[in-house]
Amino acid sequence: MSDKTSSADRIREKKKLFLAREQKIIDAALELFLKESIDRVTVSKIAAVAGIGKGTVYKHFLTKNEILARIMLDYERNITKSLAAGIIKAGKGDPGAAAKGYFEARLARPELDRLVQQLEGRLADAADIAEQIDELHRTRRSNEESLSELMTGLIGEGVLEDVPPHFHYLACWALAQGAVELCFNQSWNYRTDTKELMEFITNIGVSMGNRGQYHSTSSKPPAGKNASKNKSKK
Amino acid sequence: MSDKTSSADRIREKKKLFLAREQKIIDAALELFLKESIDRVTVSKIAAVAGIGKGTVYKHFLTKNEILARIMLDYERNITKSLAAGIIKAGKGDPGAAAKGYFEARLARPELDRLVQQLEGRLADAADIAEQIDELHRTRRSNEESLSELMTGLIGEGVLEDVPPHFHYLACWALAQGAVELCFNQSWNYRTDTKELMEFITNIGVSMGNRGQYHSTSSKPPAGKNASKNKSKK
Amino acid sequence: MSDKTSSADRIREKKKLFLAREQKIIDAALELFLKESIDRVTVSKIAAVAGIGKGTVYKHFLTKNEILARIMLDYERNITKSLAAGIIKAGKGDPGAAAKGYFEARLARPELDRLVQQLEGRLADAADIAEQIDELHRTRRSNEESLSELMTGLIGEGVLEDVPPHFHYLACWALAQGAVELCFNQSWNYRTDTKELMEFITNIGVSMGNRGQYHSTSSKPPAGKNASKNKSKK
Amino acid sequence: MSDKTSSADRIREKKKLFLAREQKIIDAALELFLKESIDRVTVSKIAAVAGIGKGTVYKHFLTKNEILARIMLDYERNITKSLAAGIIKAGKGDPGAAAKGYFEARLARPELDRLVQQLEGRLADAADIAEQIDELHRTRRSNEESLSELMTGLIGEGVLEDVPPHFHYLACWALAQGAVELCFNQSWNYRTDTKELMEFITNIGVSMGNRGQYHSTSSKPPAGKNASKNKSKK
DNA sequence: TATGAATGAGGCTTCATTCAT
DNA sequence: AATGAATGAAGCCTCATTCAT
Repeated sequence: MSDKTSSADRIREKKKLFLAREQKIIDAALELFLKESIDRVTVSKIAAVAGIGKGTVYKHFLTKNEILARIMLDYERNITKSLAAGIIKAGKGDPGAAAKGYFEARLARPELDRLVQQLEGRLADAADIAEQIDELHRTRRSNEESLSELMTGLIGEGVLEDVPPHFHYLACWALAQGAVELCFNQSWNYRTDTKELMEFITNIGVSMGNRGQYHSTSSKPPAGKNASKNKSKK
Repeated sequence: MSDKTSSADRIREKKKLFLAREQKIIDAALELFLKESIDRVTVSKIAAVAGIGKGTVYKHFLTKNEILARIMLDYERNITKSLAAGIIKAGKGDPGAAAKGYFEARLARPELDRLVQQLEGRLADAADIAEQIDELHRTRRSNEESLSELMTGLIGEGVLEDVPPHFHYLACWALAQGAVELCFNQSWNYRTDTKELMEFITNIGVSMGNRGQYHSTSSKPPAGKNASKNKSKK
Repeated sequence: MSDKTSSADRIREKKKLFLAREQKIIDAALELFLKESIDRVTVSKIAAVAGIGKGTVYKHFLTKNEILARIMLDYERNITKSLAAGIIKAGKGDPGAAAKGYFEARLARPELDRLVQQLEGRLADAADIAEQIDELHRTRRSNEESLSELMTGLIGEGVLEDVPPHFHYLACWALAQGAVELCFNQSWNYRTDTKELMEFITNIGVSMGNRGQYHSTSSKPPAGKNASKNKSKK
Repeated sequence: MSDKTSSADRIREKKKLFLAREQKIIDAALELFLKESIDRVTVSKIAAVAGIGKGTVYKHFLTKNEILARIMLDYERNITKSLAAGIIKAGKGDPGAAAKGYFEARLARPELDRLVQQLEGRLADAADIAEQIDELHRTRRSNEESLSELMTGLIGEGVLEDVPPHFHYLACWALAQGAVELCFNQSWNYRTDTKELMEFITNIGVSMGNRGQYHSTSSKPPAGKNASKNKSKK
């Protein structure tokens, strides 16, 4: 019996090691992607950084593109999680929570977000990984229904403007997308107040499409915020 | 004398032809870039579409990257023009004109805008064309001063929130950036109401950062809107 | 004692299992070779089809080429057996029996024969398995003496033309070789009468080099045929 | 005018050089193929032997396989020519001329014939060059009609056995195929009388399928031979 | 001056073989 | 003894750039 157990243990151990190495590849790829231009990252370099042989990479990924696809999917799933949490929160009376959660997730590691943006642009029509790209889209679209519902509710409550519900979250997506790009664009990023700028933009994202609301700069608006807003209107 | 004249004419003629061919190269490159994946566009193809020899391309551009840089610069200069017109208009009492002009210019040919975005991402650290990239940044920054002034003015008038002036135009830039991406992202573009969506976003862009203003969907805001704006200004 | 017995039994058992597995590898390799292009058959695939680990394959064969060599040798030994039977028959008064047996053996599974032909072409100068290739040649040559004798006899009887005896069996070998290729060559195999064609060719093989004999199409020559043969011999 | 002429001349010159280089590649490939095992011939080596850069090869051939296909097609066209000549001759009263011409063409450079055989085996299902392979088959089949006609005629005259006409030329093809293999097979080619053997086989090829004819070793059968043949028919 | 053939560095991928468990 | 993850040599192919005509 101990034999059997140890054998099963060994197998489990091996699998764990295998997965660990997979993660090592991903990490190495990420490290390289974030350090240098995407198309200067080669499989050889990834393997070297991961500390393994080039051939080993292909035990984990069928093609180079699959590594990239994996990075994208991992990232998107993570975003989805944050968004889901935000949607739940929004359902509990904090209408901006969805957008806020979404923005914060995407701006948490903007360099990673941007990388994924760029990867998506390049891999849009890669024949291999067509399936993974599809999953990416499915992952995104799976959020749409709940977002639509949420937006519809907020429109009904008069919080949001009465436009097709997807206008709201797509505008939000767009702003997040651009905000990330803003962080790294050489034309602008000589500034040092990026953090505040991102908060400003997040707030725009949170309140964009709202009916007759004040915009606010503070990232954590006090409960009394709406009241004070209304007051300031007078 | 007639000889001299015709010689000068010939030279002028030649220059014209030379420039025309240069444009042909740019056009060919653009045509290809918009048709297929960026990294499947080769110098050979560009020359073929332009109807000239590959070697000739190198009489006009030192490297392939210079062609791309040129496309970017041409585009940015065009944007700058629209923005300048908007700024002037804004100075004449239409505070949203700058943002509006900017958005409309970038969304006029979103596919081209996106192409330039992608090129910029790829060429960010190309050793050759460092100079051109620098010029791109200079072109953009040259707008900053006037934008800053404009924003400062609008902040002073209470139209815009009192945050560092560049927050306003950078947020605007970001939204435009994302809006363009939105047009082409396979996750969302199965929809058919892109035009309306872009108008919605443009309006957000126009009014984002405004103090206590209503957002509006209509691209041509009704009189009532402006009235309310004016009120809040008081 | 029972211990010893069972131990010996166990060893014998193991050996049997070992040999069975070896055959499994061969079978798997054959299956794959006959299914797809030779150079798309990898050791991994062979192991997978054989239902064992890749490493195990190397407990049975030192190199991949050894597997192929084994296939060739097994096949050649089988041919040799049929030929030997034919030679014996020929010695008992049926002069065509040797050729007939040979052709029938090779055309029994032409796809296998062709595979071996192709393998031989590829492995002709493989450094490893030089020994096995040599054995293949030895196996073939071991038939030569008896064939030579047989042919010499038939020449003496006036059945065959008076040329060096090996001319006869080598011509036979050549025709068989080509007949097999004929079965699979895409230029010709759109036809449906392969079986009849092979019989025709077999008959040519059987009677080729005969002195003044009729050729016949029927695979089982009528009694009358032999009569006429005997007559012409006179 | 002289300008135009010289320009056209230069272009023609260039084309000639280009084609010459193409032939150089083919020759280099052939040289290598005949020297070492097929799959040890790499594009790099071919380029090196041809004295050009690796990239240049790809200006002439889209893929490595295209080089091989070209070798095959060139060869097959050559065979076809010889066969055509033989068929014409056969029409003029020399019934064996077609087979004879065919055999002689294929056995003229048996090493090349064998190479083509092997290439064909390997490239049978190469996705690229599917077109070329098809042409190969078409080239072969284009001979079939005239061969069929010829055979039908000879059958009518009672020269050949009354079997489907294609039996005759396919048997011939098979024998040639095998004869070539015979020349190089390490099991047999330790002999020194290859030339005589090939003549013997050629004669078999020429007379195979004949009705009641003597086979003969001499390539130019004496007049008396036919007389004896006729006798044996009785 | 325009051309396009030539170049070769460098990318991705495959697979026979090894070896630690 | 059986396994299969790891390895890296080696192959094919692309394409920006050069340069002789």
